[in-house]
Amino acid sequence: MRELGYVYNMGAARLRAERSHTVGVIVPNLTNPFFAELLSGIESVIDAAGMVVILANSGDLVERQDMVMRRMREHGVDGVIFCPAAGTEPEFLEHVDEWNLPLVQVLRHISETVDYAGVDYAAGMRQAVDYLASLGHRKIVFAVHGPIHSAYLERIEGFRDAMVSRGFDPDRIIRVPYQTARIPGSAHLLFDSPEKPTAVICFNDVIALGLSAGLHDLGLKVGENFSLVGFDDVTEADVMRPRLTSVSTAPVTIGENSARLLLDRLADPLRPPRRVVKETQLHIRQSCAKIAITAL
Amino acid sequence: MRELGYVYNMGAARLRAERSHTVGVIVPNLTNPFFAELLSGIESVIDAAGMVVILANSGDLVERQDMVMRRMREHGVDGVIFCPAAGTEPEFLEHVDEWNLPLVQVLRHISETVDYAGVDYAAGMRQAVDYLASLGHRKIVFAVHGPIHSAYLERIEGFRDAMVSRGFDPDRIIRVPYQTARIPGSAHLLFDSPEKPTAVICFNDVIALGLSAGLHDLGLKVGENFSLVGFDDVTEADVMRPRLTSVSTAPVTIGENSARLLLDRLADPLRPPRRVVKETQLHIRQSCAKIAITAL
DNA sequence: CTGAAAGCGCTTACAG
DNA sequence: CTGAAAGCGCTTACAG
Repeated sequence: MRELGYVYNMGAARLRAERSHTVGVIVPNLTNPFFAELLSGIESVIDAAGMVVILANSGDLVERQDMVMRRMREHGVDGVIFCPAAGTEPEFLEHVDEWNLPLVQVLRHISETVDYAGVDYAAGMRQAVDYLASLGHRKIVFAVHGPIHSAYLERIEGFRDAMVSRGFDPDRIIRVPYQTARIPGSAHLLFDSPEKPTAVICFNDVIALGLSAGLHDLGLKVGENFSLVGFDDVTEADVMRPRLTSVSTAPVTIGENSARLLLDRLADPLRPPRRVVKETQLHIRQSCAKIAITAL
Repeated sequence: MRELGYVYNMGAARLRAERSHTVGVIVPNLTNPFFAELLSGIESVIDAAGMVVILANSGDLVERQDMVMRRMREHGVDGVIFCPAAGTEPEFLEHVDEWNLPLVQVLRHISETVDYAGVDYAAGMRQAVDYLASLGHRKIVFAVHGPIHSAYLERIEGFRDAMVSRGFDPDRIIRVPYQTARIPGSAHLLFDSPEKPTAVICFNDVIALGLSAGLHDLGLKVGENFSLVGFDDVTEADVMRPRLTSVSTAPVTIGENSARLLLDRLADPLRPPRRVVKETQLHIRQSCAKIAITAL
């Protein structure tokens, strides 16, 4: 019978059984390879569970996120994995609660009482600062960009804490352009203050790639007379020269974690909320150099 | 009423009206940033049409593709945009035809009689060869990798045609590893033949990034004593040093094209099949050098 | 334990 | 032109 061209009608099944075997995934960005990897992890786990992912892009805009969320509900998704758009109010989650829609937050969080899969960004920053300190650096700047959300604030906080606890100046934070192509041209911002830094930690590897190029253009030699640490440890880190030392955040794994969290939630809607926060790992390659004692 | 928490039940509507407002998208890979951009273009057009995308990853495996296709049908998608997994038989499309499932091919094609949105890969290769020839190069190798499909063969064919028509040796084709991290270590393959090449054209920018690093490791200076052309023109091309000269393939636009093709097909199932083949564009940056006449 | 009937929430064709 | 009824393809609770 199945051989004769019969296809199960999931829509009819859904109507009756109130389950659609469908999971909504909302990301703020699809162009960034980081989210592509995240999505890859989510898709593989959801697929293995016999379900299907409905994808949407919020563009990091709360209004679009509202629209997209409504559409997901119209399609009767069993649950949603979402990376909250910057500026999402905590009240948003109360609505979701009223709707009785299982939800997990991924990468960013706006509530402690809703499942969350993410990364220990603060600890990751500490690893970067500690490593540079071990090489003798103390004038370290943090280069950031983009919208402000929990993952942003955790990184800032981690950087500041680590700097303060070592007695270094925690206020050396610069904002570089969000547009990738304009990052190299902003490298001069590193040297705008009177006390010249010897190292930079980057908010992500996109910035690291850009500043690495920008520093090269300024005649500096990364890994020799200037040090640079990336964040995310993307595939390219191993393929650039000098090889990029970077703090890995394993987006595929985070995606998998978030999908498993949702699956568990669907199996037991009453279980207490959980937070799965992955530890980062520092991948030391070639972009940092020791500072001679005399240079201090 | 809608204010009072009512949500339209798309599943019930679908059951009755035989339309799900749902489009299936099947890609062979999600980790590759190229497909992420493609997806971004598809999602934006489908979303603007009030529909939703159901995403699946075939892993470039025909068996998985079959499974995924069945699941899409179970979910009653109105149509499918798919990048055929390497090795997909043309008969596959006959099945789809029996199922009465509107379909468009993207990036790769296995049939002339089914809508297709892609890139003129052969012409892109010709642009690369012509440009290098204009700089005096004649010993040019083509570095490829990955599974074999229409987009692969068109690039090979374009390279060979362009080389032959100029009287250059068209057989200088090397296969480098598919795994990004192993590409730099394979740069020596460029010099395994007795007649040393002066330039390399890469199948995609992933290879270009890798070989650029590998050539650097071998002590060569890209853009000075060796020339390199990429393919795809990813964002990183502008952010590496030397800046990468690359043939752009605009994945977001191709995604948009494929989505529009499907929308048109849904509006008129009987319209004749169309092929939307985008022209490439050579972005000249810094990775190629002139060859002195004496060097010939 | 098996099988026929009711009903999920829409849309559409049909009667009034 | 309006409104009540039938029916899409399943699942589930219920009768036999």
